[in-house]
Amino acid sequence: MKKDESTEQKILSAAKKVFVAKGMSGARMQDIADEAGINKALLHYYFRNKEMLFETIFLELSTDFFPRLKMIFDSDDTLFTKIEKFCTAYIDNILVNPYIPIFVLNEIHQRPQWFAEKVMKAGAPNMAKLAKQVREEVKAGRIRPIHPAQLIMNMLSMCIFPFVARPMLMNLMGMDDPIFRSLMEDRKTEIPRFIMSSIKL
Amino acid sequence: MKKDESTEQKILSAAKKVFVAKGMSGARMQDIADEAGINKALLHYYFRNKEMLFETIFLELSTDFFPRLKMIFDSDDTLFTKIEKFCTAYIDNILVNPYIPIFVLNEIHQRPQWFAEKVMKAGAPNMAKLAKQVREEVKAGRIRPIHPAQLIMNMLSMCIFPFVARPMLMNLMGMDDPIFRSLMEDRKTEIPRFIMSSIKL
DNA sequence: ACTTTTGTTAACCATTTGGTTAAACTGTAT
DNA sequence: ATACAGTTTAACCAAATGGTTAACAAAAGT
Repeated sequence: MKKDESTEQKILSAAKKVFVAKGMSGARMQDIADEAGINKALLHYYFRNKEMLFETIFLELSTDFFPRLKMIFDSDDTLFTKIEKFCTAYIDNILVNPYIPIFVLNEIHQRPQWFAEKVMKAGAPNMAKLAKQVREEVKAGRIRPIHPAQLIMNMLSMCIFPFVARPMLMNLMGMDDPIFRSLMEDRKTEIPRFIMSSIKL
Repeated sequence: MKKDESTEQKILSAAKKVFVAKGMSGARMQDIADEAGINKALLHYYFRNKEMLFETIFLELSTDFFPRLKMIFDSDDTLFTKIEKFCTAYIDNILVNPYIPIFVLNEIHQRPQWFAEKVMKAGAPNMAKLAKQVREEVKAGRIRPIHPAQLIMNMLSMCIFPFVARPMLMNLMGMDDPIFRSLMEDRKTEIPRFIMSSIKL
């Protein structure tokens, strides 16, 4: 509970923390109230119910993230530059809030329809331009033939997955927190290198 | 509800289905009973409580999966063969039950301690041999320098992540189910090619 | 045949949980 | 001072939920 924020802000911070940690179905309104240091009824005063509080948080996370993607992918940079920028920006971002991806992906999995309608249609980035860029590089013979979707999935996978699977990977390969963090720092440059090394002719 | 199975089997199938779909905290004992076509009290007759039923399912999923990994990674195959075998085997497997990864990863995230103690210590595969193999290939100059952990994470990421992020990816890149499936089929060979193309000298 | 064990159910119980209500408090304009 | 709107709380409520009980049915011993 942070003292100097407005009540609404305290609620939002608390809700974000609890939802991200326990997921929609695991989060308790009482937990959120406690975390915010307020009465439970006050939650319902600011946000009608759990669903609306959840949507607010989820939308905030999405509208925070998507524009950044958009900016990178819709720019006039070269393919390589975009890959570099995305990996650095994304990993840097996630390192500050490492549990957001698993939370978001799990909730999307829980309500794919709702996500498609309420979140996606709002401000989803358009991958078409990036895909086109890949096709052109292939056609120009500057990179080896690859389906744009495969390349994009590879990049997203390598950037995001380690955070989603963090506890499993740490156990599997015997890492502790500092090692994990250091490996993730390295990945900001390692992934672009890995990708370019794979597709460059 | 399948008619010819034993009651215990009916419960296990139903529980697996419901847990995988809704997660531990989202699953309801009543849902599982309904899905199994039995009375709710019978669940508690066979499995003392929700926690034990959950652990049974989770352990079953793990002990089903880990030995397969182990077999591949501990074999005497070359690094390249192992990569090929893993990607094919894993994707083939997951295509049959595509929602298991997000379920498993989310539950691990929810209870990392429990996972480390109860699941990992049982029959987790050992990545050391594979890592050593990578280091040797690097030293022998047959592949370009790369940290074994990074290479392994890249492979796991590219194989698993698309299933974890399936609804998001489908929305983001405008795919439908057949397209997604076909892309995943392609990945069985595309990922090994991508990796080898990246590290081969 | 009958007794004992195993399997199954309907009804019930205690707790948790999301949500409501009515009263009290706080600041501000009159 | 007082009225008033917005804010906050304690107490409460109804539904959902995990779990139990006691009675009943079906097998399995004897």
